[in-house]
Amino acid sequence: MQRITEQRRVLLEELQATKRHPTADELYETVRCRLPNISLGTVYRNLDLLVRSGSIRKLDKAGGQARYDADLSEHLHVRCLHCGAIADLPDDGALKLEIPLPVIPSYAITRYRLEFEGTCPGCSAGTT
Amino acid sequence: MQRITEQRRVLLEELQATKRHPTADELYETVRCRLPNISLGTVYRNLDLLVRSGSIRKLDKAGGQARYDADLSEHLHVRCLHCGAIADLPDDGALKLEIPLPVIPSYAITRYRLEFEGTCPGCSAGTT
DNA sequence: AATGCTATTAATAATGATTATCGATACTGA
DNA sequence: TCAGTATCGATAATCATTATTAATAGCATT
Repeated sequence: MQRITEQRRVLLEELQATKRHPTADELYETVRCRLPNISLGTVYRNLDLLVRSGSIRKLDKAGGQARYDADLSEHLHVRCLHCGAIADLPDDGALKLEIPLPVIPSYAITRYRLEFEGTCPGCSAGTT
Repeated sequence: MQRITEQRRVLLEELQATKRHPTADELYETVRCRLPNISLGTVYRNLDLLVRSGSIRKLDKAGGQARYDADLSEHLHVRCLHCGAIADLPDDGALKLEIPLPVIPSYAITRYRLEFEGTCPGCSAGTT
């Protein structure tokens, strides 16, 4: 039985309250304002539970920290190659991508991962 | 000045000789047949050099081991969600995906990552 | 052939994000 | 109330990868 603990609820609230896509330890810092005694392990454990119950999405990345998103609507992301920040792509018509799943004999292809990469406004300002 | 050491040459040869997409430690095991004294650090270091010189491609994945590919032609991959193995998608016409890079004011989007996921023949056989 | 210079090596320690462990605590339902 | 279990905070362990380091090897110049 999955209880709705204070930690879990606050974590979800804080993630839902932001349009950024925070990492586990960014969330840890945020949540500590409301729950000063929460531990980082608890953050990771609850994020994982929330991902598995389908309440949030995990945007992971090799060699870096995973980021989390409470926006469950279909949308794509851009990741900044310099600072790692993730932004939502506006879903304004133009980007209605229809990617057909390839069919290969005896290989069950079930889904795909698509993510854009580039340089965010903040980082290109710094590079001037 | 970048030397062509025995280790670097053998590593590249072995990677070019396979159609699988081995991890660093799989390559380590393979290369050890020819160079028994090579160390895993050397494998990682040289793979990184080869990636940066554009001789091979790195197919990384959050929470797992990266895999490497010496096939530089444009092609897509499927990753098995169970065993982590990567296969090439046959580039037979049907899958000529044209993914336009989205345009967002002040965000320089330069490329995308696209990878398919599913269950490979070996793993779906085991699941029967 | 000897010298100096730098790239590379093998071995090993360190890193960093995440996960596991564990004893204590807090719910929950009979 | 009490047993059973989910969760907690604290901390140790994991695992892939990267950094460090002392030793070696290869090239260029004498």
